[in-house]
Amino acid sequence: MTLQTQNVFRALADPTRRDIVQMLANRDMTIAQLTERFDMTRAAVKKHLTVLSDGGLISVEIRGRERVNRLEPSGMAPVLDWFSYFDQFWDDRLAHLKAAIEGDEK
Amino acid sequence: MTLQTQNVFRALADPTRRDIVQMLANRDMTIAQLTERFDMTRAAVKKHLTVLSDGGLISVEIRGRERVNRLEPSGMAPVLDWFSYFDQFWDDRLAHLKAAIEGDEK
DNA sequence: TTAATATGATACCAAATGGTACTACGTCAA
DNA sequence: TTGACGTAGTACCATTTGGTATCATATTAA
Repeated sequence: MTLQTQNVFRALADPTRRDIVQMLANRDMTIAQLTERFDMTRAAVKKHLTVLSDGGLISVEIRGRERVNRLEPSGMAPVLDWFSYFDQFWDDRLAHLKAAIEGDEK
Repeated sequence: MTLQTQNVFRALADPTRRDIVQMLANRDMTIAQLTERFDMTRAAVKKHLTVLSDGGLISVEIRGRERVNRLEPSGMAPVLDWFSYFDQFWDDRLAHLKAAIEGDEK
């Protein structure tokens, strides 16, 4: 397992961070704008953004004194890759079910 | 966000638990069998199994004095549902996984 | 220049987390 | 019946985590 995979799973484990990800899916936002939406201090939001950045889920564009946070959906790839491990498992289960049904028809 | 969604994300946030999930994808296993594969005590593995159970990712079949842990792939549905929010950002990889897992539900 | 704005960074705290050790209890086999 | 086996449960510990408060720095506007 790569460190990056762990960082992404960890980043998505917190409900506040998942909310941030969904908000950034709609539009880029600064820390101050994000903080308006939550009942916590800007420092707390900043910490969450750091974890999301470590997970490669967001990037930051410096615009004057503002830092615009942008979603990087490609950062979610490690999670989807991990889930793809179960493709064969699910296919096998479905194949067994199919075989059982067909065997029952005879 | 549902409590169940949080429980699944939390369950998958730990690398040991993700390893357990992958092992159980290959075959059902008891706690003792799982513990052989890790460098930690049975009590620690048991705690991880409790978290996985809370997330609906495994079920337990009592067989005599043994407890056989079985993967419940349908428990991953909340995660795939959450990811489907980002359809606009990526291709149909997710749709494929989601169709497979939902087909596995009873 | 000066003051307000937007953010970064650090120290600190309570609670959650991942782990161990130890004990207890039901089940199987001799 | 007795003892080994497989597991559950609890107390306890160190570290991580999510949060606040506070101060520092850079940029914009008057």
